[in-house]
Amino acid sequence: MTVGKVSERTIRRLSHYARCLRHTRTEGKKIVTSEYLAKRCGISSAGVRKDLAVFGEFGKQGSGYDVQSLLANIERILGTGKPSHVIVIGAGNIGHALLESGLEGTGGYNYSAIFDTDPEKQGKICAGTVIQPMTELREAIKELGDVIAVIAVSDGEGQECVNQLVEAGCNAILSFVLEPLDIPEGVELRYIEISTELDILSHSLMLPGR
Amino acid sequence: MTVGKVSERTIRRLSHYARCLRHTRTEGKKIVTSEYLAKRCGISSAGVRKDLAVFGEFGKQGSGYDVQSLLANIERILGTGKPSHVIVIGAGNIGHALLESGLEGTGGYNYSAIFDTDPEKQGKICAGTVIQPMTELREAIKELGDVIAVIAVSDGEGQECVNQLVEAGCNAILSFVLEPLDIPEGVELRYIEISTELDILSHSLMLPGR
DNA sequence: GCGTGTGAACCTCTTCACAGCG
DNA sequence: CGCTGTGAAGAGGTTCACACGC
Repeated sequence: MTVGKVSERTIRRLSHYARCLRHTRTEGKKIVTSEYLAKRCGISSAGVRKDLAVFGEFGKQGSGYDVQSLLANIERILGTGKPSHVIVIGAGNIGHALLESGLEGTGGYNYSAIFDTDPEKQGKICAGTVIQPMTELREAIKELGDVIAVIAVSDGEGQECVNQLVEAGCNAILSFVLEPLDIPEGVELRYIEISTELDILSHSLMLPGR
Repeated sequence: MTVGKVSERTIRRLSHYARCLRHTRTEGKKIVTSEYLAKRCGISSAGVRKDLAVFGEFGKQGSGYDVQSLLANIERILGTGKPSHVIVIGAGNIGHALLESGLEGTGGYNYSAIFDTDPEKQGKICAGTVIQPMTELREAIKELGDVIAVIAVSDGEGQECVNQLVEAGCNAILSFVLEPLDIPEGVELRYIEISTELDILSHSLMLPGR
């Protein structure tokens, strides 16, 4: 076990293991092997063991990993398990769909609030939640504690939106906006890039032999 | 220049360069350097040059890359530029939001059709497009040619949905469904995993010094 | 015997540094 | 002189193979 800096890839796979373990738990299975997790997550068993070994020794030699306790450990590492707040900025199509879809079975996330710059929308209800003006951001974050913000605003509004979030004390952002966004040190920003995923798929259709 | 098998990471970055170049073009800029693309895409200039060198020599030494011709080359490599058809399976929240959002400025993609298993929804209009029954899949794909399918169906319906897509001749799928999906050789499948992105952000909030 | 945890080999990707061309 | 294209060095991640504990 060597807790230095951990790669994003390892963390991403931990998320997959967690998802798999939650599903396995519902099947009543109590113990799993690294081989089992590997098959279901599409990697090698050695990879699974290496990922887990970074954080500790969670397995029992000869048998495998206890589903419940391994899941608890992974959730502790990811900071999930306990309910966590996700807020949405932008009550357009995507924002609305996210709130409607919810975050069931994800490790305790919940959409806790939604904001929009458009005064027309403010005060209206979106999926059972009142759409708040951006001026309420700071207060909401103070109340909720650590939050992850998902931004789903129009192209061109991304940077201003990020600025307000950072200003209000948010330091984890997931963006559906594709503009390159500037963030200060210490703030984490990730993108959901549907068009890039399409490009990768498109390229695969170009390959020889089709 | 060495066209062997190209890594997904390189293709993903080509997608970023293309997006950046489209934006640059609208600013009237005709020539860019690897350093310029690097800054805007958050990598090193050597990385940019290496990525491009895989496919040819697109630059002019001493000046840089011609925006229009580099973009054309990248779009040719990705198979974008010419209009391409994207179909959506599942007219729920996400499917609806995707169609409403459209795919403007992405390299020529268009949502060309939407399907749903629910007879209640079939025949209704979603963002200006008639919701079709799954039985129309084969015919639609035959008509459209190569398509990329985005699946946004309920949990538990993913595999059946994929089966029908593959059966109908689709071999590029982007899934919002998180179940592990089985696909035959030759079919490309990718996932959009919002909850995993949240997990990665959540983990970053756990790191020391916050 | 079985499956974990782990050093070592292997492979891939990134960064460096510079020759060479415009 | 400036910037590309590229071999060489370096860093990082994955696979292999096996000792060890249950």
